[in-house]
Amino acid sequence: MYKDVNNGELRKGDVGKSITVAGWVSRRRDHGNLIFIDLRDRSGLLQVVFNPKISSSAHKNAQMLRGEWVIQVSGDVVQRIKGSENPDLPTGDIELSADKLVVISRSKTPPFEVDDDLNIDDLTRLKYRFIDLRRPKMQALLKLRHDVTRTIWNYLSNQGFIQVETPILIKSTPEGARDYLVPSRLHKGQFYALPQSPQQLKQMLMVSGVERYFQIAHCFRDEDLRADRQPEHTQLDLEMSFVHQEDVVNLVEALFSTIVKEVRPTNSLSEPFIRISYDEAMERFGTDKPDVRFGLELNSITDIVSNLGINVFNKTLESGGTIRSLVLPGCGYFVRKQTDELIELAKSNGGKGLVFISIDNEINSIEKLSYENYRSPIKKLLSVEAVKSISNVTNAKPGDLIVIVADDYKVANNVLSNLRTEMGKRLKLYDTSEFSFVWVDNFPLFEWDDKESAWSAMHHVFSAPKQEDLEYLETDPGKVRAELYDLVCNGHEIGSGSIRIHDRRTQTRVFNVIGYTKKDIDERFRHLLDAFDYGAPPHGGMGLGLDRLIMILGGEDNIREVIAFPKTQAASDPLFDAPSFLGKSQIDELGILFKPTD
RNA sequence: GGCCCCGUGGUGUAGCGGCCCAACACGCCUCCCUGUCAAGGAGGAGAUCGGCAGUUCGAAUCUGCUCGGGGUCGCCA
Repeated sequence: MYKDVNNGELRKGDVGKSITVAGWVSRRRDHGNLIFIDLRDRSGLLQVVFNPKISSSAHKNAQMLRGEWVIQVSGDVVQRIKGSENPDLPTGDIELSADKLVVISRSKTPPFEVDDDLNIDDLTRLKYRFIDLRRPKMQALLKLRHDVTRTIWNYLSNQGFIQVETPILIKSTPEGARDYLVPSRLHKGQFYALPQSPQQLKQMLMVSGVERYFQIAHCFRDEDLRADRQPEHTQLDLEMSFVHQEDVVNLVEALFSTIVKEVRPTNSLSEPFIRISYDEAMERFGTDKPDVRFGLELNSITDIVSNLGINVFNKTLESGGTIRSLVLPGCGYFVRKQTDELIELAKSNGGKGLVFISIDNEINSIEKLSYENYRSPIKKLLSVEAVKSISNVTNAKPGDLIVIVADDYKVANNVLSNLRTEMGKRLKLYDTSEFSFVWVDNFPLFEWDDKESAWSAMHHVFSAPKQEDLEYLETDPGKVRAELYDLVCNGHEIGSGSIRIHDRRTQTRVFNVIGYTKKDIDERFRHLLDAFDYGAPPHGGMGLGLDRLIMILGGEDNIREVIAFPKTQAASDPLFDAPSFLGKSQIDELGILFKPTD
């Protein structure tokens, strides 16, 4: 070993020891005859002092040291001179009095300093990711990620799960996201696909009798990126045989509680996890991934406003829409500019607009409301009684702003839930150190796709319909609920799972609803259906987004922060410069011909 | 594919029609300095303002296109 102790681990008790350490020069403070170096390794910083009285050659060599040089230093651990201790450093009571210095490797001046809280452009960070990752914060996130996966391995192993690796080169299936494709050399004109998830493979493993499977699996999707979406992400994939929904949910809940307690013992965790149905989530929060750390619940006020003779509302109702509202506490003072901003937000989420009622705080209760106490663009049409009843249903108080959306249920929910999330953040309505997990279940199996004019699977095609809804499969698909459950944390969907179909007949019926022909089914899913014919156990499981989980646990708001080598928004890698053009021979070998681009 | 924001020495920012062949901080280089820890002091180098085209007597500044980065809708679980 080049070092016999880690820098950050040295303490007062080590005084008197003669040691050798190694690491990167973090800072140098050259006082002429006395040179201080902050030596960094993964464990932390250690101050090294070069004193010509201790070693004139070491001191002489230390004069040329620069940032990020890799060095090896030997010397004695000594107590710092009284008054010069550094309480900000764990090693601040001691220092290394150097008597030997070896320069292992020099460094160019780095493009940016290795320091947290430095606001560097993402592109530069990614180009020099190997330096970026030296920052203590990034090291801590790498460690956090390791701790989470280790906890998963330990916990699931103890629960009888075994880890099985599944192939990365598999078959393309057209449903779901766009596949990343790999051309085959041996089968010209044919392609492999990278897995969007090991879904079908793990179901096969259940048929194989593995009973309890898990994998930290890489998943690939060739779709546009977002702050919480990378083309390549990691999921904790797990599957269990002979289980019902409760069994999977309970196991995953226990696992996630363990993870949080293990890696974030001081943060607050609400237990047991809240469980609500899809319908309730939509009704109360307008989304299937509610952040329940704060209130601001939505209300339908259709009944109250339906007979006020207000044109926008009536039109919406005639076309089957609904009137929903959200109360922003203490925002009754909002001026035109602020409400306009809310309208912009609504429009960017597909809404046509918003109606506001601002209640002033001249009164101490809604009961005392009179015509002077509220403002609204539709004030002429709103009687005191109407505002009172709206306030009562929505629980609005004096000083509040009532936001109303008239649209179809889906759009109204989308608009208000995004408004809710945004305002929850702005009004600081929640504790950022809290982890609030929610189970959402009772999802519909299908949703109607307007563009395709067809039913499509809400989650994926393998989720089992609820036993009691099987009879509606052909007659009223929209009514069929699935054995489907999502895990949500702080408003992020971090996992989703289901009890799967395990027989050919039901699976075929579901395929038929989505409009797959016999030929489609045969080409895409024969392997799975064939497997079901040879004794398939009932099974179910989940896929859980590891990157998102670690992002939340790490208090980050971008998934790139918790991935060692992430891609840019255009799915490129500035460090390796991928993707890249290929040489002619490589392409010829694959039998690929390029269309000229226009 | 749509919308929004950003691009100025190595890094982060200022400048937003002439005062700018561009300012500040950090970093970098040279010298001084024995208790600093964002060390200090003195001096110095370094950007034709992402690229192209245009408007103008004059462009970092205005316009168009383009490239790159970020956010978001669509898309995606």
